[in-house]
Amino acid sequence: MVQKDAGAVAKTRGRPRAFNPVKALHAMREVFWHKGYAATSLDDLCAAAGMNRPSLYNAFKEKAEVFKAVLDDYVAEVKPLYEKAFLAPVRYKEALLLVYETAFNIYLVHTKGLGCFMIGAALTDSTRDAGVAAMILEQLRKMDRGFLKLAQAAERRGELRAGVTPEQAAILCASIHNAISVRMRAGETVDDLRCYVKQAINIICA
Amino acid sequence: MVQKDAGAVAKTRGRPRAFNPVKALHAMREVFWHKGYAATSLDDLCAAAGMNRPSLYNAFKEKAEVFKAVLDDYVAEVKPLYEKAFLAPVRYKEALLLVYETAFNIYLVHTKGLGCFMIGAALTDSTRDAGVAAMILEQLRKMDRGFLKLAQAAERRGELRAGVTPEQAAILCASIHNAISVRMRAGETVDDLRCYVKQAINIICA
DNA sequence: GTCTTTTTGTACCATACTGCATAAAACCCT
DNA sequence: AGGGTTTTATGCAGTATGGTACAAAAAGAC
Repeated sequence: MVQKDAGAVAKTRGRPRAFNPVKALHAMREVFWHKGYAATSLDDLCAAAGMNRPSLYNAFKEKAEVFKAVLDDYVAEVKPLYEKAFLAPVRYKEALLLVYETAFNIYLVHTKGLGCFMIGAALTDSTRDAGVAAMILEQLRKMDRGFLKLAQAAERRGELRAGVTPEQAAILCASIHNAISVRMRAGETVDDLRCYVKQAINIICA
Repeated sequence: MVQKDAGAVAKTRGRPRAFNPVKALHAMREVFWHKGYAATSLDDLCAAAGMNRPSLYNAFKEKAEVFKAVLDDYVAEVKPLYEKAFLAPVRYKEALLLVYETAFNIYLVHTKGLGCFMIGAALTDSTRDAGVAAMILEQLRKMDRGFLKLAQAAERRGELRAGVTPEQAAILCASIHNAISVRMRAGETVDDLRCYVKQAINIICA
């Protein structure tokens, strides 16, 4: 173990990789995001990642593995963004706006609204890959929990509409979050969706 | 114009079709629903419809046309079911439950929850087919209007929670409807979603 | 310098897919 | 019965796709 820069890659034995693993994952993510899992070919992925098929098979094993790696990468990137919004020291209403604005920012890929990566690219094909379905459900649940914690904190501060439980508020917030993905991918504009979100928020916190 | 049974097909000139157009559309719908647009091949469709490729090319023109025919057929079948629920002479709460129960029934295909056909099979690929995207948006809007009318009627009868406008209520209802599709396809059980729906409804009408 | 390890690039194979050509079949009309 | 019309069935050609074999290349280890 030679001492090196902390950030440096551990010295490997063979020929060094010609491609940048991080950039490759990002490039492949965009292809999947635009075309969906099934419509994306390995050639598409290779072209986007700037590597040839054997390298792709060496780094991953098969298409499904590539996709899971991309999905993991997406989750890892998006998670802290949502967490930041969820933990912002602002009132409930503003926090919710912040969460949805975070979603809008994530869902806009090169000025094109594609919705959540999982819902847009993987949901359809989740019927045939139990692993992917499980990943989607897990992330949905995580968002649900985030919205629930937010609502519970709001309740403690008396910011919830009278007679509304945190559980109910959280379910609505999560539903809106899902609906945004669907509608954005179907072509609804961000401006329209912003109005949509504001209306919805007003029903939760008066 | 020879007088015949009212329901009979108009007498055509050549060899009669061996396949039942209605059954074929339904069978192909299921394939699309399970596998999604992109992952469904023409052979899959032929096998399901019980016809061979030239017949399929004769009846439709290409895969996209088949899909649009299937989508039209789906909409035509589903529309009256939702309308019936929307126009049922019951209280707001029960009407909403009825609408969502209608959705559950539609979305359960052979005991497997696949969500809305459009969201499950077409949404992903709507990025590359403007026609499909337009059809999805149109149907979303129709559901939105249905929920809005329902909420307006509820307001007139004083069944809306105080301080909630019909527009706000309608947006939440539509979001829940979208969320159900997403979650069902991701693997959530109908029982869980029923709880989800009940909780959500309670926030709209106290 | 030589050996070992890992990646790269070219080429390849088997399969699946789209789309069509062609001939036989089934029906109506006269 | 014969001609006209439309559908069916078989089969084929060109291409795309998923996946792999193999030799050359680039690095570290000794």
